[in-house]
Amino acid sequence: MEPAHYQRLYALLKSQIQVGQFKEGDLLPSENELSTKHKIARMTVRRALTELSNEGYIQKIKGKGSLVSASRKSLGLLSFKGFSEVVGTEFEAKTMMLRAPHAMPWPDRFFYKLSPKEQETGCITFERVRFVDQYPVLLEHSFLPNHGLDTFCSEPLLDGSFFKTLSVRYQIDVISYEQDIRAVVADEVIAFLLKVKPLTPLVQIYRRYHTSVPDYYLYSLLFANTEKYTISNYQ
Amino acid sequence: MEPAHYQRLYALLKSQIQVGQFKEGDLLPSENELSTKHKIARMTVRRALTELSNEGYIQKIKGKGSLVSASRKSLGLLSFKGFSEVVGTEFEAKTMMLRAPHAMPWPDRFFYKLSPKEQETGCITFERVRFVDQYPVLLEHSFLPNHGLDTFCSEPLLDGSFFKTLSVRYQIDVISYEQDIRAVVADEVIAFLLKVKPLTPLVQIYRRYHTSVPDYYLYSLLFANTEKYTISNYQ
DNA sequence: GATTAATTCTTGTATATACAAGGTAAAATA
DNA sequence: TATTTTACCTTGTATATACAAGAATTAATC
Repeated sequence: MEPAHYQRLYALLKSQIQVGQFKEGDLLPSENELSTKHKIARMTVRRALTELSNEGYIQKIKGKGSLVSASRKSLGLLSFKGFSEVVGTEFEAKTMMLRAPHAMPWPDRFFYKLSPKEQETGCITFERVRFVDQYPVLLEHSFLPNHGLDTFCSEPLLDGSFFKTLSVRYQIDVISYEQDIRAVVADEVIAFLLKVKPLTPLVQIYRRYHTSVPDYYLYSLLFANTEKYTISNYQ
Repeated sequence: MEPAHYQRLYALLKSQIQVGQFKEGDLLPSENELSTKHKIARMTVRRALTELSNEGYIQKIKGKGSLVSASRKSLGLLSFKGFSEVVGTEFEAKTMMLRAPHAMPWPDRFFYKLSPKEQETGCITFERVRFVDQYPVLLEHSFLPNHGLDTFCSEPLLDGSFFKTLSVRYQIDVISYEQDIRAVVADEVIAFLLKVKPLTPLVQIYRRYHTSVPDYYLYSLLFANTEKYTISNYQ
C-alpha cells in the first residue's frame, strides 16, 4: 500500500535533515512553497511538519518559519557525564570487545522472561567494556535472539556500533527500552574488569530493547562504576 | 486571550478522563458527535483527539473509535518490581510525606544548573518516603520553581499525587525527563530513614522533568534501596 | 440456523478556503 | 536621518467537503 502524502513528505524532510542537507538553524521552505512544490495541500504539508516538530527535528515559529533544530537527542541510550558537574559536557564512551559475538543457548534463569520462540532459537551474546578517558566505567553483556543473524558473529560491527549494525544490515531499529536498576557491590571478577576495589558500589541495569520488528527484543546486562561518571538517561 | 477551540476540547476531555468520568476501555463519543455537540468542525475535534492520543490518554482505532487508555502511566516514571522476578508484577508505592511542601531559596550547589529566572523566584520543596509492602524503598526530595504556585504549599496533593496535582490545578504536565544515575552507599541519615545498615549500596538518581510549560522544569533527588525491589523504567 | 452480503457506523487522508496573528522589510513620514 | 506606518511574508486556527478504509451491525442468502 502506498504511504500517505504527509508520510512521504515527512520522511523526505527528515532524511534531508539527518543527512545534513538542512542544517541546524536553517529555515525549511515555507508551507506554501512545499505545498506548491510537491503539489499537495498546505494542510497536508502542515501534518508532516507537525510530526517533525513533535519529534524535535524542527521548531515552528509563528510568522517566521520552521527552524531546523540541533541534532536530535540520540535517545540517550547510554551516555556519561562527569560526576562533579551533573550538568556538564557529555562524554563519548569508547568500547573494547571482551568476548566476541558467538551463538549459544540462553543462560539459565535469564533476567527477562523469554518467549518459547526465543528459547528455541538460542542467542548470540558478547561482552564489552566501555571506557571514558581511559577509565573502564561499564561492563556490558548483550544478548539477542538468533533469528536469521547467521553472519552476525563472523562480521565486525559497523563503526563499532551494535545498534548501527543491526539497523543497516538487518533493518532492526531500536525504538525504546525498559530497564530495571539496582545498586550492587562489585564481586571479584567485576572488580577486576572495572579496576575497582571489591565491594565498590555499582549500578546494575537490566535492559530490554524494543525494536521495529514485532516481538523481537534485545537484552543487555550492565554494570557501571559511577564514582567518576554518572549514567545519563534522556527520555 | 481565549484558548483555541481544540485546546478547550482537549482540556475538557483530558480532565474528564483524569477524573474518571471516562474510564479505561470506554469509547469516547465519536468525532461527529463531539463535532455537533460542541458546534465545532470535525477537523478541530480531530486535533484535540490527536493530542490526547499523542500523550497516551486515548488510543484511536480506525473504524471503531477512541478508546480511553489505562490510567496514564505517569507512574511508569517510577515503579518497582520484585527483585527475584525482574519480569514480575509491578508494585504500587505508597507514599509518606516526610517534610511538607514549603517555600525556600534554592539549595547551594544545586544538582542541575538553574536559569536566572528560577534562581530569582526560589523553590518549593518537600520530602517523601515511598513504601512497598511496608518497606521504605525510596527517599524522594522534590524541588519546583515557585512561579505562581502560592496555594501549592497550603493545599494537600490530589490523590497523594504530585504530578496529578500539577496537572489538574496548574495545567502543568510532565512530558519527559532526563536523569543521572549513580551508586552510592547509605550515610547514617539515609540509612535511618530507609531502615538499612549504613554502607548499604543505594541507587541515587538526579532527575529533571520537562513539562508542557516551556522552560519550566521540576527536579527530584532520589535514594533507592534496591535490595528487594528494582527501580523500573520504561522507554 | 449458519453463512454471506450489504449497510452503516467509525476514523484516516486530502483538499480548498478564509481569516487571525506574529515577524520582517520596505515605504512613507516626521 | 530616525521613526513610524504599511505591506507582505510567515505560521496558527477553523470550517466545509469529499472520499477511502476498517469495524460492526443488519439484512439477505444458502
